[in-house]
Amino acid sequence: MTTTFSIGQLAKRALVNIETIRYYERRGLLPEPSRRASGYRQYLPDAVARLEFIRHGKELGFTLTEIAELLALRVDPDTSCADVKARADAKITDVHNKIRSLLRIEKALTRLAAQCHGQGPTSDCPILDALNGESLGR
Amino acid sequence: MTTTFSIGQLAKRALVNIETIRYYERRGLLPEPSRRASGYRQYLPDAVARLEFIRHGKELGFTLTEIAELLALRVDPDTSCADVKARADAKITDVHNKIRSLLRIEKALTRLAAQCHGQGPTSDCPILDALNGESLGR
DNA sequence: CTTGACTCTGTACTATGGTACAGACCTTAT
DNA sequence: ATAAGGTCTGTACCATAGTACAGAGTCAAG
Repeated sequence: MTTTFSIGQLAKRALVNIETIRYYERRGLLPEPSRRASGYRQYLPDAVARLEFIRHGKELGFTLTEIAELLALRVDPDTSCADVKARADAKITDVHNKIRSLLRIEKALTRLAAQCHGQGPTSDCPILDALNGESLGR
Repeated sequence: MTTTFSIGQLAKRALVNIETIRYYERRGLLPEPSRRASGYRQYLPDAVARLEFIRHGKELGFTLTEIAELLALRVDPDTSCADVKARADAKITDVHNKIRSLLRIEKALTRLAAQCHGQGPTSDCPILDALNGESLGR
């Protein structure tokens, strides 16, 4: 006989909220589990692995939608490893652009903060002046 | 006599959506303008500057809530430039942490993508293996 | 004076990733 | 048998930054 879990037990094992599990099911990230006569969800141990897959994907910056796609790829016999790699590469570009944008912001903010002596009234504040002014972050 | 703008004219000048202007007003980022007898909003030229302030703040990574706070600081005679600087410094820390987190993600993704030859079925894919596996992004 | 463009309010909807109920039903331990 | 705790569905709500639209009223040009 195979061990099965209630949703609460699965939540504990996978360190996920119960509501999150049902949410993932609605989003199609978790397959609909079998049910007991009472209607209670009954999970097999592999559900834990599935939730970990999702968590790992999130740690890598994939959205839930993208994770769902990766899960679908994994199952589809017509897709190859190249499809997965293409998605990873796209995500790398994505992350890269976000980093560049944040670096630009960091630079502009640091420059402004350095100009501010941190004294006097707000009317003399170079940071507020800059927000009022023309060009930022160039 | 002072020049006044309709909401549509303001939107054009500030390169902002009309709906966005009304949204900012609801959020308290724009003061409620005077109205014509018909109820039409009537803006003074400084509204353009205010919208630019908001745009610059967004470019620096501030949320609308934070921008509202900066605007409030600017007006409050009891606050000093130091208050503004503190907010800028907090935002710098904030942006810094986001960058570090994204760099970690980028590194992990790049490592995975490098391991993937991009050929064969998904069952052999090292990226999917990693998503199934234990530790990521360490 | 009519027509088209503009504006008004209020509400609903978008995406993202969940969280928080209510009210009913089920399970488990004592 | 009963009480406590778990689970069910469905819906509403959180933050974020808007966008979309209906139905009514207004403005300006010809």
